Amino acid sequence: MTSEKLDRRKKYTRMVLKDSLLQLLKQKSFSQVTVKEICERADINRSTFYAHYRDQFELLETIEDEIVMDMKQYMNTYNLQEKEDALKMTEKLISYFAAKQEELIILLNVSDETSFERKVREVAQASIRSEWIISEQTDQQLSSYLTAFIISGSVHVLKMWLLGGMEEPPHKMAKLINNLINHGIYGTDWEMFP
Amino acid sequence: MTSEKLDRRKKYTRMVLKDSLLQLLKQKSFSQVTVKEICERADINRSTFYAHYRDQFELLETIEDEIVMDMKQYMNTYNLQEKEDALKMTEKLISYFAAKQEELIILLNVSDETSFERKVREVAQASIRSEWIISEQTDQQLSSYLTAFIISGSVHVLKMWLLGGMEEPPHKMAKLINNLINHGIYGTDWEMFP
DNA sequence: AACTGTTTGTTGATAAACCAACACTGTGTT
DNA sequence: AACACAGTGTTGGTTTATCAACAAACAGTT
Repeated sequence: MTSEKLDRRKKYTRMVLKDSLLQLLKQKSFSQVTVKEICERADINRSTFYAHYRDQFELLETIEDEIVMDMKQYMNTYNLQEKEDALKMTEKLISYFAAKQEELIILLNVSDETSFERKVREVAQASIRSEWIISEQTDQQLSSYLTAFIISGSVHVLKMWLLGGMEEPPHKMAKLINNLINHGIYGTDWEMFP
Repeated sequence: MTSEKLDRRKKYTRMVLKDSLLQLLKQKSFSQVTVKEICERADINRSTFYAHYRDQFELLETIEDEIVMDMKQYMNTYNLQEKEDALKMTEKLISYFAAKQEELIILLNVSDETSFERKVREVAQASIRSEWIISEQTDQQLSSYLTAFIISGSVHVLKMWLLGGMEEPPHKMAKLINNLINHGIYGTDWEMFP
């Protein structure tokens, strides 16, 4: 049996365990899901579960890894076959996500945001909404994406900075974030950040 | 393991083989369906098929038997639990059929009607339609059922008579069929048929 | 602390499915 | 008639899943 050809039974077992976990995650958070439940829903013996996975964390990780590997392979294949610019590539990738919507929604909802992080995000969002004057002609949904982009980007950059020990001084970080917000990558004068 | 508790793998194998056969029967006649195809669609090894069934005929027969057994059990259970008259029982049975519509349509379509039989039916149907004056108030669909009932009944009775060696003389058969059409079972004077 | 119920993780014997291979049959083509 | 191809039915060794059972851990209740 070649390494590419997985035994049908294994293939089936893994598929139904994965699907069952995803279905359960629609109804409850990951921390509430038990191995017993997954197996009942999959109609698979518990000892079989343990033959494949150490625990439900490993099953989840496997599912996530599949997505990541799909993405990698997808991007690699795409790069090699067609010489398109970055915009088209982004479109294709988004289409791929769209195709995987049901699964991704579930997976992206698993890792719970810290309640503090959510608060930060909410405060920032309220502040932006109250202070920015948005053109009446700007599409509502688009402005929602815009603010989400800015806030998520900022929060994440701040998180990295905090977790990295705050090596850069605050004013430097402020400059960086502000420029990215206003001008994006190409509009930022990187000479400002030697 | 009690006789009631079927091994999960067996249960699964039989289910997917059954489903696969039914799906294939949606697309082609039974005579065109191969064991190889059923197994490919079910993603089950061919030797496994043969471990369960002698051939595709036995698989089909098994599916039909399940329906029949369901019907029997259904009717038995119903009879024991509630003392309703025949009309309500018929209603319940029809509801059961309705619930099994997808499967029954496929199964009832399997045994191909002979082309001759179809011709007979079509000729009779045309004749009835052209000669009978149906009240304008009669529901269209109901009159279709009526003619189908009469024709199917007649054709089947004739078939039995022919296959049985035509023991009864033609005029006797004509009388029987005619009376059944016009008066049904209770309206027929059975003294006419000693 | 003791108790109860549920879930976990593991075990070994058994059952079922898989896999590749083989010889044979039937069909269509040359 | 010979050939090629697809499908059939079978085989034996291997792999995987099942099953019931067990001891331990965990969570909630008293």
